[in-house]
This record gives sequence, C-alpha cells and structure tokens, in this order.
Amino acid sequence: MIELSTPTAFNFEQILRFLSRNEKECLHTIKNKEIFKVISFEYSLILFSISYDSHLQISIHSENQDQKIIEIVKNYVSDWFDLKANLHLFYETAQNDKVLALLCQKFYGLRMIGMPDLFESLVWSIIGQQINLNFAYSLKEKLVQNFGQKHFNNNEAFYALPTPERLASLNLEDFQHLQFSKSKAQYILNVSREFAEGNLSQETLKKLTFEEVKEKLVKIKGVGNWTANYSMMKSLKNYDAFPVEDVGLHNAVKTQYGLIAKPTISELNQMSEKWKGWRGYATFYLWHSLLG
DNA sequence: TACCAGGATGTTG
DNA sequence: CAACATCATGGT
Repeated sequence: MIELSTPTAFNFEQILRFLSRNEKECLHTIKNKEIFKVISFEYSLILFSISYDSHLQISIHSENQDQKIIEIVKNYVSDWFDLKANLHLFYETAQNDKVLALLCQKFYGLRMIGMPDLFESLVWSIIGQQINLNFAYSLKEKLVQNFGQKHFNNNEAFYALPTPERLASLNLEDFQHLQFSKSKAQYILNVSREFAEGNLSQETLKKLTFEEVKEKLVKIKGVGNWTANYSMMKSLKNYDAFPVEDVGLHNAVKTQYGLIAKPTISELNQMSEKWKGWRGYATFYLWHSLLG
C-alpha cells in the first residue's frame, strides 16, 4: 500500500461523484469507493486502485512493483487529481463572482479531474464534438473495447485507451462501423498520426507558451478552439484555458446565473473576465454543477 | 417531427 | 468577415 498525502483543500467524495458521472465510462472503474485504473508504460500495463482514508491509498495490482512503477503511478494520481494546484488562489479569484463563490463553497476541495495523457483528452474531446454525452460515451466504449489495451485481473477486464499507433493503423471504415461520422473518424486519425509520427508530444509542448501550444493544436484538422482549450485545461494544467463554445458550460451558466436564455459567446467572454487566471477551473466547477 | 447534443470545417454572400 | 450547410446518430 502506497500513501499519498493530500493538500488542505481536498475532497475525495467530489472526485468520486465526478468520476461516477456516466455508467458507460470504460477507462476507470469504481467499486466500493475504490477507483481502478489501467495505464500503459513502456509497452506494459499497470493496474492500480485508489481509495481514501485521511490519505490517498494506492494499491498496485500488477506484478511489477518496482520503485520506478510506484513513482509513475504516484505522479499519475497527483496529475489526475491535480494535487499540486493552490486552490485557495482560485477561491480568492472566485470572490469576484457571487455565483462562482457559492459553487466553490458547495464543492470545496474539488480539484480539476484531469487527463494526464494529452492523447486521451484530444481523442475524447473529438469524440464529444457536436453529440450528446451519452452517445459520446458509447462511442468511446466501442473504440476502447475494439482497439484498446486489455488487462485481466482475477478474470475481470480493465481497459486502457488504444495507443496512437493502433488508431493510426486503422482506416475510416473501421471507425464508421462503430458509428463514428466520417469527419470524426478523420479527425481522430489526424491526431493519432501526429502522435504516432512523433510530431506532437506532451514533452515538446511543455516548453511552449500558452498561445504557441494552442496554435500548434489548432493546426491539426479537427481540433478547433474548444478542443484545444479542453485539452489544455484537462491535460496541460492551463487553469485559464477557456472552452467558451462548450454547450455544457452554456447550460450550467444559464442555470446557475438564472438567465432566461443561454449566454452568447461574447457574453460568456465578458463575464469570464472575473475568473481571469482560473477560467478553466471556473468552467470545471460549472460543469460539476450539472451533476445536480 | 423538428431540434438539440461538451464543434469543426468548408462554402457563400 | 459573418452566416450557413454539413456531418451521423440518439434522445426528447
């Protein structure tokens, strides 16, 4: 058992709530408040689980439990649950906005549940373009079950996302059989090739500025402003990345602020000035409010 | 039945 | 440069 200490503002129940938001989620499993997840590392798969009892408690269920593997898993969890962010700075900013301040009070300790893997956030956000979330989850499930990496533990299957190389080896028809639209399939192929051919990696993006990263992402056909910002907030810890076109955000703002109609893009850009520096976090809290 | 879903792109006016 | 059509399918 590995222990990982948590920062002051930390709420595991909210993490569970967020991670349980859809039953079709196939890239992690939750049993008895314990979260199971498979990640791939150097061509092998690592299955681990996380529970909480005054500390985060991590168990690795794969055979290899080298110190190196332990570090990989600890870093993954730290990234996934955003343990390093100073939430108090966000809460301070939120005081400029009564509605957001109330959400911060309600969800105190909720950290942005990220996607440590940039490829995953890009694929997932492309899947989610223009379709309802339920359908998006079932598309992801088909993609993962057909082409993903499977890890068995006590006769139970756990899945990891298909590798960029695997997806890049497919053709349009493979996706269309799974009910992907032709354009969605092409977009995912484009991203997969970028990664498989080494033109794009999390490492290289680290050295670039916010605008340079966005520019590089948007250059990929199929990645627009929404997708780029989504990935930047979920995978690259750009807490100010703002997916202003997001329909879920529009709905949340309409409800939370008691508007008659959904806000326009320019209205949202205007009101988000109050969240400056933390617009991604504000978006995440507003999304969380949709869970009811 | 028409319209909307955690958009992006290409074309038109 | 803004407005529109298109994509594919599921839900309401």
